[in-house]
Amino acid sequence: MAHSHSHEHDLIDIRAKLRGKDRRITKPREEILELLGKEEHPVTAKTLHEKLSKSCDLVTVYRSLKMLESMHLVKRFDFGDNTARYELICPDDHGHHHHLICRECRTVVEIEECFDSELESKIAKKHGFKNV
Amino acid sequence: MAHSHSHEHDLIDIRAKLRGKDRRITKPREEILELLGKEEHPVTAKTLHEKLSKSCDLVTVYRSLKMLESMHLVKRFDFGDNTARYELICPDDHGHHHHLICRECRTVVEIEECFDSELESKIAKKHGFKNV
DNA sequence: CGCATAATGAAAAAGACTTGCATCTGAGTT
DNA sequence: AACTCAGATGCAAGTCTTTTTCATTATGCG
Repeated sequence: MAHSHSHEHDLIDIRAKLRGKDRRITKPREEILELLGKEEHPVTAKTLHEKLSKSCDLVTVYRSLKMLESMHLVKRFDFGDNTARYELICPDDHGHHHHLICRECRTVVEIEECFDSELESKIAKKHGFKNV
Repeated sequence: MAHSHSHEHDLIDIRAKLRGKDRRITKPREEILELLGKEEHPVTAKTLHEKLSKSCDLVTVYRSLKMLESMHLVKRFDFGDNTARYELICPDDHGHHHHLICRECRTVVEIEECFDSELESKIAKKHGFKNV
């Protein structure tokens, strides 16, 4: 199955990336990555911890997410409710995508359309940012 | 002076809007609006409170900002540091604009360019959102 | 296997924001 | 100008998310 194959491949990539930066592959981290891979939308540390059926401390979830974010393996979102949400970065989505969040109920809709990347580069260059 | 004139005009509008919804114009609110009007970038409640030279309680700043947001007089931003930032909504900016935030130092750059509003409408329509 | 160092858990702390409640005040009414 | 009352405020305490400290455990290289 193409999907599970690419998924495996992703995990191998992730392991390599972690090892390259002196980061260890621990059970909590594996489970977090696996769970994130199944999520449709960005999830909070708390939700993740609950789904992990408490196999590790909530603090570890926070620490792992932060670390994974710094490794650019995970992306952090703020939806306006004072709670960070995280999403796995897939190498095969074209770098990024956008969300629409309902102001009332915080429902999330993922957008396949992409803002003009030319505009993004232009803005980045103009202000001295690297376009990541 | 054109600038101060439009500023005055804004304040009159704001007063009318508040009165219309049974909201009172109090000293803390006046000061908050005045300060917000001078800010270049979105500011936190805490920063605002410090600049207010403690003329009111921090709680009042939180409550005021929340209220002003619900009245669409102020816009809330999340820059990824678990702290809400607020900006005065000016009737003369064309509805909205965007920010670039440095991931390291949280420096903010305001963008004059605007994402294609046609794309925005398209997305909104497709997902059943009203394009506000 | 052994060791250096990264990761974890538990508890406590830090920080942003909210809530309860008594008191005060804006602003419409008389 | 005084009256009235709903809305606003201050203070204290509470909630919730995230971070820090530190002692303990465990990964992964040699």
